Amino acid sequence: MTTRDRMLDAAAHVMRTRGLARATTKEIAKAAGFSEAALYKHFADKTDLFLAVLKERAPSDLRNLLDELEAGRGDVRETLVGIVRAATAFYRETFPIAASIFSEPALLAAHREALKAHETGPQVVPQTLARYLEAERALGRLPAGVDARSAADLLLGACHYHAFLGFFTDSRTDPEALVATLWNGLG
Amino acid sequence: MTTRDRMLDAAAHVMRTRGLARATTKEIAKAAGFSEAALYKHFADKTDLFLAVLKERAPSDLRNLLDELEAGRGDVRETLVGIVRAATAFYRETFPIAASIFSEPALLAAHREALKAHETGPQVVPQTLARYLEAERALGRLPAGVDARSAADLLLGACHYHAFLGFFTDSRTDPEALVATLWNGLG
DNA sequence: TAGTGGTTGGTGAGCGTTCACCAACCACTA
DNA sequence: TAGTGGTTGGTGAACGCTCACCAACCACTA
Repeated sequence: MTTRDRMLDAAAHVMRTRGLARATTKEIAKAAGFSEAALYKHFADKTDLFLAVLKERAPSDLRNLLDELEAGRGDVRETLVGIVRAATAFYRETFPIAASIFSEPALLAAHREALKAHETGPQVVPQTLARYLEAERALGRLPAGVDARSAADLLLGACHYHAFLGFFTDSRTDPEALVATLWNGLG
Repeated sequence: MTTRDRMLDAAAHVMRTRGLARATTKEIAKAAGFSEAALYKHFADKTDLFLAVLKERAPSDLRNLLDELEAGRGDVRETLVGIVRAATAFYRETFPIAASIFSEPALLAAHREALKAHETGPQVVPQTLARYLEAERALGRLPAGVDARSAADLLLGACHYHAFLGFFTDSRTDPEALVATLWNGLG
C-alpha cells in the first residue's frame, strides 16, 4: 500500500469520525503515520485531498450491484427488494460525507466540476436502475406504460430518505413493504 | 423586529450563502448590523445560535400544507401532485443547511437532542402525509391493503432525492409522472 | 568502482491568519 | 440608579500551509 493510499484511507476515516469541519490536516497525517508536511508532497492542498477521497474512496457496492443486473434473470420484485436493502445501507454509509460537502460551497462546486469532467455523478445510480427496469419492460415483465426512471427515483428516493431520517430518529426501512406498495400502486 | 430576530435572519442568510463552515460569528453579526460581541448577549455560543436557526428559521410551508390536508376533499391524485411540487421546493431550499450539520457531529448530536426534547423532527412530514393517506383509505378512496407510510416514504423520498441530485447535476422532477407511476404501480 | 549530482519523499518548527469568545466600558431608559 | 443591550479592542488556540533541511536511492562517469 502506497503512502498516498494510506493518506486517503486515513482522511476518509477522520472525515467520517470527526466530520468534515473537524478533519484537520494534522490529524489526518498523524492517523496515516506521517508528518503533516508529507501530506503536501502528495496533495496540492486540503481541498485536493478531500476531492481525492470523494473520488477514490466512495464505496462502490451499490454501483457494482446495479451494473451486474441483467433483465430476465430472476424475479423482478425480489431483485428490487435486494436493491432496496443495498441502497439503504449504501446511502447510510455515504450520507455523512456526501452531505457535509454542503458546509463548504467552494468544495461542492469543485466536486461538481470534477464530476462533470469525468461525466459521472450520483445520477448514474437511478439511471442504471431505470435501464434495468426498461429492459424488464421490454421483455414484457412490467406493464407497457411504466415510467422506468420515475420508478427508480421512487425506490431509491425512499432509501435515500430513510438514510437521512435515520440520523435524526430511529427509523427502519421495510424493504418488502416498500416494494409491495410500489408494485401494487395506489390506484 | 427584535435584535434577536435580525440576528437569526442574518445567521440563516450567511449559513445559506457561505455554508456552515464559512459562516463566522463576525460576518453574521455584521450582516445583522451589530457587533460580534452583541451576538453573545443573545446566544450562549455559536452552537446555540445555529440550533436556534435550525429550530426557528426552518421554512414551514410544507408542514403547513400537510397539516391543512383533509381527507375526502378534492382528488387524491391531484393533491399528491401538489404535495410533490411543494416538497421538492421545500427540500431544495432546506437541504444545504440540513446537510451541512453532518460536517459537525457534535452539532448533529445536539440537534437530535433538541428534536427529541420537543418530540418533533423531520419524520413528522412523512407521518402527516401517511395519516392523510390513511384517512383517504378509510373513506374507500384508496385500496384497502395500501401501506400509507410506505407510500408517503416513496413519494417524499423521490422529492428529497431529486433535491439532492439537483445539487450535482441538472435534474428535474416531473411531479405528474412520479405520482402516475406510484398510482399505477409496477405489477 | 568510487565519487558526484539529482530526485524522491520524508521531518520538525513555526509563520500568518482566522476563529470563537470575552472583559471592560458606555448610553439609554424605567 | 440599576438594569439592559450595545461597543471597542482585545486574547489564546487552532488551523492550513510553508520552510529549510536531510536520508535514501539512482544514473552517470573518471
